[in-house]
Amino acid sequence: MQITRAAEYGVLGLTALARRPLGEVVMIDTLCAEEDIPRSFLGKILQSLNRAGIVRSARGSGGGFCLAKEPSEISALEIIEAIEGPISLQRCLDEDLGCEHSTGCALCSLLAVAQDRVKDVFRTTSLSDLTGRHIPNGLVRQARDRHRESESTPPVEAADTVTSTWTIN
Amino acid sequence: MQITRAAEYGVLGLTALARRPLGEVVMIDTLCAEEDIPRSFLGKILQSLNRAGIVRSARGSGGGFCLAKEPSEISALEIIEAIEGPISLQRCLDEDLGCEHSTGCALCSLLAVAQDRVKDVFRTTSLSDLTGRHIPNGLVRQARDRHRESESTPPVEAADTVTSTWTIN
DNA sequence: CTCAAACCGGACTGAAATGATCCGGAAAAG
DNA sequence: CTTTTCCGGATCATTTCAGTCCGGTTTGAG
Ligand code: FES
Ligand code: FES
Repeated sequence: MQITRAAEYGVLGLTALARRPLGEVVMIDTLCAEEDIPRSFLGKILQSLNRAGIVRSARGSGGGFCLAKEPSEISALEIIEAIEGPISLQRCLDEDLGCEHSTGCALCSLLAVAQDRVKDVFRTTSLSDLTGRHIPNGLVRQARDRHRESESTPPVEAADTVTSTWTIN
Repeated sequence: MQITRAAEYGVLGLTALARRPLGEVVMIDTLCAEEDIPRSFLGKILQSLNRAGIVRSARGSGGGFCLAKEPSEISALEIIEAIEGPISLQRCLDEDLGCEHSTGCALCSLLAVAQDRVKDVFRTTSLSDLTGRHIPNGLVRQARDRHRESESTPPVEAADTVTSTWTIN
């Protein structure tokens, strides 16, 4: 009943991309450093997102990844399903072969409803909804390190001034 | 992102109990036959449900299980959480230690909303809601077998129609 | 043209969760 | 005292998860 780490990392990695101007190409290493994600794992995940048309990749020197569309055009559902495959709360809801338990199964009906609710939440949340309020620890640490390194440089805007609360209508 | 088989079997087993008058004691074997569930697995699951106060067990000959409350008083959420533990769509929502990613994490907020929706659906569905339209394959097969048998042999007093007359206090 | 930078993608691995079984033990009925 | 039935801990096989590795391919710079 849990989202996988791959999906978690995927969403987080994309917020890092979405924090930049659309089209800016960023290397995996940069994204990993910002979001504290194992590098080779994020590589794999970005491959899936590339195949799904959510990011675009560029090889060779100067290469990396950028978003393929506006963050507001990318739903959390797209992202998660690109990584984990279709969301399904139960094997019987997987759209291929029915279950052995019963023809008009009450359990399946219940789980189908729950599954729809989840997908609704994910579908109606875009990447841009996720980007604003999220300040990854990786970035915070980088800012701190920069500050400690040269006392002359003023610190970046404090992370804890962000106070927005979550609402989904 | 899936419910476990244990939870699935648990709900199904309880619908089998709920199909009977409250307080009727049924053996594991009977439930397994009706719902097509591996016997020793259902045994384990019923232990959890017993500890959670959803069913009551009776040992010794004539023993078995019965519901501890009215089916309308048992929510799907209760059942599932008794078996799987608290529902959580992500480790950061597990109510103990926060996550390493970020203090005001957007992903967690999103998943918290989705999780609430799921729990709402489960909470507002009772066992009696599930019982009505569910006709397990096990029962269907038993009916078919009885019918086929009675074509060749005179009808015998069906053993499984005998209802015990006592209840667990 | 050559080389280094960067992603591609399949094979692989260790660890954990899942699905299920087994068996000795305890309680209740007869 | 014996049978029946559940208890509960140990055990086990399989699958999934989380993550790594490495040779291959593409690209750009010099
Ligand atoms: S049909 Fe498979 S559990 Fe409902
Ligand atoms: S704090 Fe853990 S993913 Fe949000």
